[in-house]
Parts: sequence; C-alpha cells; structure tokens
Amino acid sequence: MAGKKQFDMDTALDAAMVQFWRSGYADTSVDDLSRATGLNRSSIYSSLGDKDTLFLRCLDRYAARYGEKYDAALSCAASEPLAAVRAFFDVTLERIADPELPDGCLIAQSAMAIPVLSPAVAARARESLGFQLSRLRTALRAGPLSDQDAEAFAVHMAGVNQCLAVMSRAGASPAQLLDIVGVTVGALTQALPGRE
Amino acid sequence: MAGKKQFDMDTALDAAMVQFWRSGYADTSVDDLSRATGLNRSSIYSSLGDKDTLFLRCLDRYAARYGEKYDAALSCAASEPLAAVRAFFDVTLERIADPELPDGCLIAQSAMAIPVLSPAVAARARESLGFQLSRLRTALRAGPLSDQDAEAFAVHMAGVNQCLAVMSRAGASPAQLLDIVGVTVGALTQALPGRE
DNA sequence: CACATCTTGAACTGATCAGTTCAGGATAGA
DNA sequence: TCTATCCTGAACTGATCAGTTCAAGATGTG
Repeated sequence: MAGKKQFDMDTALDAAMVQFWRSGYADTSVDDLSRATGLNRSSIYSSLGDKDTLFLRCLDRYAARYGEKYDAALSCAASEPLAAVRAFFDVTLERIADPELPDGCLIAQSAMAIPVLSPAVAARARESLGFQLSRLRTALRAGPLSDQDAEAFAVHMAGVNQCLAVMSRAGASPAQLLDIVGVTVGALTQALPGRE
Repeated sequence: MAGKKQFDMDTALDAAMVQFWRSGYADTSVDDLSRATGLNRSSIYSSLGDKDTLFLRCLDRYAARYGEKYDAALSCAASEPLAAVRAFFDVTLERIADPELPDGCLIAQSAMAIPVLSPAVAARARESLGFQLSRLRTALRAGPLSDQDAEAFAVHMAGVNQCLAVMSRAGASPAQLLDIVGVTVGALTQALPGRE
C-alpha cells in the first residue's frame, strides 16, 4: 500500500476538519485524526503538519467553504435584504440539519476556546469571526437600513448565527432554531422602511 | 498549617468554578484547580471530589447563583415585560463586564462541549440550559404575548444570551454586545400590543 | 503533655498526549 | 529487473494527565 500513489488530500482534510468540528481542538488527539483520515500517524505529520498547523488549515477550509455560501446568500442584500437574511440563516440551518455533519460550528467552537488556544490559532478564530461580521455589515449597508441599524443588525446576526451552534450542540430542535431566527427576521422586517 | 482549621469551602468552590469557567472542562487539570483554590491536590480529592464531581458542583453553583439573578430580573415580567427583558440581559452584560470574572458563560461553554463530555456532565449542562428556557418561557407567558410569540421569544432570548458568551470570548466590545441585545429588545417592543 | 484530627507534600501508577524516527514494504517508471 | 519514491507500522521520548496513597507535620482539645 505505498509507492507512487497518494491519498486524496481533500478527503483527508475534510475528515480532519469534521473531527475537529465534532470534538474541538482540545479533545481531538493526533490518533483521532489518524483514525478519522485513515492516514498513518507519520503521514499526518509529513503531509498535513503538526496539530496546530493542521487545525489552522481546517479552520481556513471551513471558513472558505461556508464563507462562500454565506456570500452567495447575501448577494441579493441590496435589492432584497429580507430574502438575503433568510438565505444567510438557511446556510447555517441546513448545515446543522445535515446528518453527515457535526452539530455546531467550528468557528463558534474555536471562538469559545480562544482563552486557551495558542495565540496563532486564537488570532485566526477571531479573524474568521471578523470576516463574518464584515460580510454582514457590507451586505446590510447596501440596503435601505441606516448605517446605525445596519451595524446593529450585522452584529446581532453574527451573534444569533453563533448561538445556533451552541443551541444545536445542546440538542435544540429544528423548530426551536427556526424560532430563534424568526425573531431576528421579524425585527428586520419591522426595521425595513416602506412596509407599513 | 494544619490541625483543626479548615479552608473556606465557599471560597474554594468559587475559585474552582472560575477556573473551569475560564478554561473549560478539558483544559482544566486537577493541578490547575489546586493552584486556583490554594488547596493541596490531596485535599481536593478528599474534600471536593474528583474532577467530574467537582465540575458538577461548580456547574450547579454557577446555575444557582446566576439563576437567582435571572429570576429576580424577570420577576416583573407580567406587568413590565420590556423592563424584565432588559433586566434579564443586564444580568449577563454586567457579568461579562466584571473584570474579576472570566468572559463567556460556564453553561454555554459546557453546552458547546456536550458531545465530548461525560454523560452525567452533559446531562447537567442540558438541564441548566433547559431551566433557563423554562424561566424565560414562564416569564413571557405571564405577559401580554401570545403563547406562540412567548415561546419564540423565550427560545430566541435563551439563544441570544448564549451568543453573548461566544462573542465576549472572541473579544466583542460592550457596545457590540449592546447592539446584539438591542435588536432583540426592539423586536419585543414591536411585538408587545398597545404601543402603536 | 498527650492525643485525635486535619492538612501537606511528595511519590507513584497507569494511561494518554504530541512529536520524531526508521527499517522495511509496496509501487511506478527506467 | 533495477531503482527511486513514497507510505506504513511500530517503537520511542519526554511530558502531562487523573487518581491514590502515606508518612510527617501542624494544630486544637483534653
């Protein structure tokens, strides 16, 4: 089982990402990663780097993959802010509903652990959360909301999006997650002008 | 330094609670707890129990202490729902603003770790979150909201309260946390009848 | 003083952790 | 067939972990 052939890097990274996502940084050992990826322990170190490096790659991978989806969902924010916001939360709700994927959110999990993460990893987690916030800010500012309202809704939505991770990990039902989002969507509906 | 005198159990439990709160279950070792409480390693096992037992005591302590405050904040919910909701979030915001205490929330942190916690601890974390939800449900149902709206706001508020923990751990500013809460309070203002 | 009680520090067990090393097996191209 | 390349399993290091045990010291009470 060796020679010139190689394992599939994308598959391996996905498996590592899911493992970190499910168990978090502290509760994932390199042996866990070996089992999850099917790669030998030595191969992990030679091909994917040490635990910190690999975690960073997984965090980036996660941020890129779902960042794209969030961007796509928010692309119509200027003309259809309400639809964009619904689509934004749908990205998260669908991810949580996917039985193939762990509950929660790798970024939320990492954010929660920031005080005990290495400085490099902590910085990356903050950065990912910051990107999410700018994404929302840009989208909402493009719509009819005042800058002040846009800012407040952006931060609020970033927060609500994180709380879906916490609540899903605690076993909240899809209906409950919908209720959480529903109040925010309702607030936005009221805040948008021209709908009296 | 021994004999008949004893350490102060309340002080020790508080110190252990803060340690778990700051670093989480996985990243807190018994040596950390020993340093934090000032108690000898042997004394921890003989007086406070093993790590799991001690964590449960800390979780209960945390839930009881802040549960009382949340109850007090919500006590006027029937007559003054808006003020009650503001007071509810103020409990969390003031706790986060306290420089003596860690950021975040022990229950939110535990909820996030549920998939990797021991069954007993996971159950207690779910239970604490459940208590919070019932607290909110009971308070909001006592007001003028429809049962459906009360349920949705209760779940939403429980979620937003959790997200304050995530965001504060990630370094969000007090103003941002206020923005998060502000949208929810605004939504409730709109939902309450008799304010057109 | 003598005793009972409590705390302490230190050592120890067995397990797990991250990270490294390396001999040998498997493969592909020459 | 020969050779370069890559992967594998396994062992190993040094550190840390939870949990236990115990002799020695310190104190208050009689």
